[in-house]
Amino acid sequence: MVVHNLAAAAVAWYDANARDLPWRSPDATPWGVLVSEVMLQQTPVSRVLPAWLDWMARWPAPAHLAADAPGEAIRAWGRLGYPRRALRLHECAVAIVTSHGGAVPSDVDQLLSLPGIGAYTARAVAAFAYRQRQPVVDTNVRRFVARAVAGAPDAGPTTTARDLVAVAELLPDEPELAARASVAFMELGALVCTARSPRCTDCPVVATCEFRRSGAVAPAGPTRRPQRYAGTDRQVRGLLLAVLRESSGPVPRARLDAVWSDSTQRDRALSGLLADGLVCEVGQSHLALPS
DNA sequence: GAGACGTGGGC
DNA sequence: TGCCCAAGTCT
Repeated sequence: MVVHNLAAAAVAWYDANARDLPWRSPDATPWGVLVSEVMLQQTPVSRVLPAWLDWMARWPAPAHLAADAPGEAIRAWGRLGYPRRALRLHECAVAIVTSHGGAVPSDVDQLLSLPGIGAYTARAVAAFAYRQRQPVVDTNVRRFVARAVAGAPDAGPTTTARDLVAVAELLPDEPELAARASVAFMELGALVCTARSPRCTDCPVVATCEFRRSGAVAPAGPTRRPQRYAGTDRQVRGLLLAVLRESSGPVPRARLDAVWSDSTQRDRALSGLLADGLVCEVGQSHLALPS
């Protein structure tokens, strides 16, 4: 069956071409895998690498992070982006300690109940840390499967239940081999079957690729609406949080006022940060990261 | 289900 | 130079 060959070819290619990333090491713990997966949500490997090494050296197990202040997690997050992930990782550590005896759960449903862990990350942890047979569906896998199997130029905009079923059908029965196939599909999507300029000449499944067979060669157009940033609340939130991150203690409001002149937008951004728990009020006149 | 949510690098 | 993007999650 073509399906079987796809996984086998991907695994063989992976064994010869995969990047050597520390969270893929046999020494990596489930906690290390979980941290890497959260950091990698919408953030490139090159920027995650140093942050992950620092994070794991400081908080090698969930209990270490849970015992520290959430603000420290936000500070250590640095400029990875989407700092709510740092807060959720801290909440995750607390939940793991209080509800799971300090060990990252291996059950997908239990993983799904943790803050910041969704359909992708839960299955990624189950597959990569616990070597389970689970459909691990991220944007790379959806794109690879859309092209190689469905013959489409690109995947749809969001993950659906159908994607999970489709990917599950591609996985070998044996769990360890299935886990290897899962990471191989991701790596193939990240390095070869890329969004804009797929390197089909380097692809191990080019011979059976439906997109190729259909004669389509041109890379697909953008699948996402362009995301503006300059001038948005997101930029203002980022500027405000950067000030707090780089300060060791509470900061006077006046210093935050200086980063953005439009007070209406600045107040809205700050209110959002407070509502999200990323920032806390200290007295009437100071702000700080949560303690 | 559309939209919010950061950031820096590549073309 | 800007625009597009990179292993998603939550509301």
